[in-house]
Amino acid sequence: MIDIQYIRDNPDLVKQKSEQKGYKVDIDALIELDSRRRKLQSEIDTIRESRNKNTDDIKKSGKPTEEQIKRGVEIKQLLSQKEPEFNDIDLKWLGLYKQVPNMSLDDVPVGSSEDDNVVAKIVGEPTKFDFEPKNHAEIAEAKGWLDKERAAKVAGSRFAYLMGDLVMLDWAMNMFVLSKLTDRKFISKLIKDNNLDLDDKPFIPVQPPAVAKTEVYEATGRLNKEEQTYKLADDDLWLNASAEHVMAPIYLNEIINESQLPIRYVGYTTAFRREAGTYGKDMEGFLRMHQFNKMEMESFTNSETSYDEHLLMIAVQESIMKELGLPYRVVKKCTADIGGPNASGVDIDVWLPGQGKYRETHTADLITDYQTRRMNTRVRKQDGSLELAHTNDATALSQRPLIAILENYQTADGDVVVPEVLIPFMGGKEII
RNA sequence: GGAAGGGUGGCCGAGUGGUUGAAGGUACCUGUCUUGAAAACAGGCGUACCGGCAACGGUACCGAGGGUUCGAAUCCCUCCCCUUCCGCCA
Repeated sequence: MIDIQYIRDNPDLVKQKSEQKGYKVDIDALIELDSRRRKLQSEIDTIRESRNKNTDDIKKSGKPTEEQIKRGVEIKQLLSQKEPEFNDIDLKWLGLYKQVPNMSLDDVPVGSSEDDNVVAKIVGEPTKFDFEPKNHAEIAEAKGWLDKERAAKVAGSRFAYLMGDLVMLDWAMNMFVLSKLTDRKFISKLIKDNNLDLDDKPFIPVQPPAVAKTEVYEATGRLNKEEQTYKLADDDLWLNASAEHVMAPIYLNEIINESQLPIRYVGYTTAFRREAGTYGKDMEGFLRMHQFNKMEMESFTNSETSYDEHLLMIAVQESIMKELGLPYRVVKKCTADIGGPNASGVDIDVWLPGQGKYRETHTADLITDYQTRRMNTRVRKQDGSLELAHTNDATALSQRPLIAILENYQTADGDVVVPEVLIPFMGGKEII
């Protein structure tokens, strides 16, 4: 949620920014409800004040008089009228309030679909082959690394058995990325190279719960019941669609001392996505699955450093792509594409020779205080004051770079050359 | 799944119907002392909402929701969570 006071003070701007994101929220109705709600609240407060006065009088005299009891009963009746009225308005108010998306930063391109995203830079050249490159599905199936037919028998479409050296390679990549993120020197260098004003604390690896309760999941602003999130039918639990969704709420209802910031985690979970509305899209291989493993950076900062933290995460992503030797581009997502909780969103797209185009492998989300306002995660500043913590999340590694390696490192014989940085994590194997 | 105990301020912890928004400790902030720090001493210190330029005032909040009562942290009901033991189990 964004600050209600901000909505009161800037209704037109909030309308405009919401529309730019493709959100239809009735801001006028929200403001109308808001003022009715406040009026009722102060009425109720006044009635309660009189109740407390009455109680106070009784306290002083010791024994209540008939008169005082009568007044108490009257007050109670009055409250029993006003309170349900307030609760009703409050519920409607909150319903609308929750729909207001985060405000995009001014440097986020305004656009109405992902076609309006802006390519910020391109690094590396699309890989050239002196043979016709295959796509990752062809390579993996020929090697016996990918079996979707049997997975379909067991779990349905968009599931897969990944096997053999592909699994080894996946784990090697995870270990490679973890070894980077937990290395203070690596973080320190990125901060210096990018002129960021940040602490060089490394990321702490986390294996979080893969599920979250409804209330908690909703607070992340990421619960998408219709299209994305799986529900566990017998429990009040949802399967995470990203470790972000179970990492961001970690400090629910807590106050973090500013001296502990930044807190940087890299959470690893299996992510689950319904992918409703994508029927027939990306059906080949394992580009778009109901289930995949992902490492996600999640950090908690104060408000001053959250933007730099966003840039750090992008720098981490780029650095990993570079070391893996993958051609990629950096895309500034437009207002329509960054998502409700985001103030800014940047994608890394990798070049896939098998498709002859760039495909998204990483996202970096600057959330500011949108999630923490609802999660009530605050920071005790050095001067003793409180502010809402800021969060950033970003992909450290999904299974899509694996696809990129198969396609960019394939040989004419159908083998795959192991990228140099991964060889130590592959038991020395140079080709698979 | 069975049994027992418990959820109070940043943290620990008193408190079983009315001067308890909450003792005490600790942490934190300020001051005295000190070359500096520590220690000691003194003072300060919850959050949210509403009103006010402000000083300040009002209301709410003792896991959540409901109830009893003139009045609830305290009594009753429902739910959630945690701890311990037993059972089952990677």
